[in-house]
Amino acid sequence: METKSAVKMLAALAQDTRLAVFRQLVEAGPAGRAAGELASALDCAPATLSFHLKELANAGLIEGRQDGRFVIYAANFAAMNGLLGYLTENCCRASNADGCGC
Amino acid sequence: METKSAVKMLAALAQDTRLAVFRQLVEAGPAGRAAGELASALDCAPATLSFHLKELANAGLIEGRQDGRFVIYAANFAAMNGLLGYLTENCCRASNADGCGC
DNA sequence: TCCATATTTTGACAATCATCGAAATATCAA
DNA sequence: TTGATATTTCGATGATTGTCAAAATATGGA
Repeated sequence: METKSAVKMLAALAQDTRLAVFRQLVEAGPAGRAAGELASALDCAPATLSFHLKELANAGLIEGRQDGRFVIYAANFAAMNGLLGYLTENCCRASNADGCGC
Repeated sequence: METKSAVKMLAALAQDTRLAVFRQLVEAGPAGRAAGELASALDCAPATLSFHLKELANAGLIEGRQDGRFVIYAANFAAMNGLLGYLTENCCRASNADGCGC
């Protein structure tokens, strides 16, 4: 993963509501959850949630699919693993030499 | 780690210059690097860099120590591991059931 | 002490972000 | 087709962020 993508993903996760959304979607697994469900679960105005979903989708961390009247969003686990890999690789390297165990 | 700290750390890393600073400090290891060195290495105005260092320190990701006229900053590897742990724990759980391997 | 070097703080500014009502768009059901 | 529900886009607004020159602070050396 390139640094540019990593920054984008970090920025997407660096916000209370968006991190909460992502956690909900991780919890939901591949089945995902509808935008409206997320909005009420997180007590967030639909327009606001839509903004955050767009941000997460734009970073590649989630994906939406139309399902009838609903739009179901699901976490992109591969992308998240990519981010964890980037952080472990680039932001944790020296620590191995010091036994931090990461 | 609490979500609040995680968001703070993510926000600290979600910026080009700050991520670059942190990577430099990971590279430097426990010995760390002086603020001025970082500023010239990253081609960043001292005042701007100071702002970013403060942000990273405030998130707990780095620590500064006075060394004569210099201030040496070093990465806080434990904090970074904490963040990785949080992300793995809270943002990657369901993926295990699907064999993503994280 | 006085000067030079290193860093931080202050203050100002443009740019980006988060929020949400209202309007627009999409889909289904009758 | 019409009406109801789900979601997104638009537009406006206040808040936060990133930048840096200038001034302030801190330390060491002469």
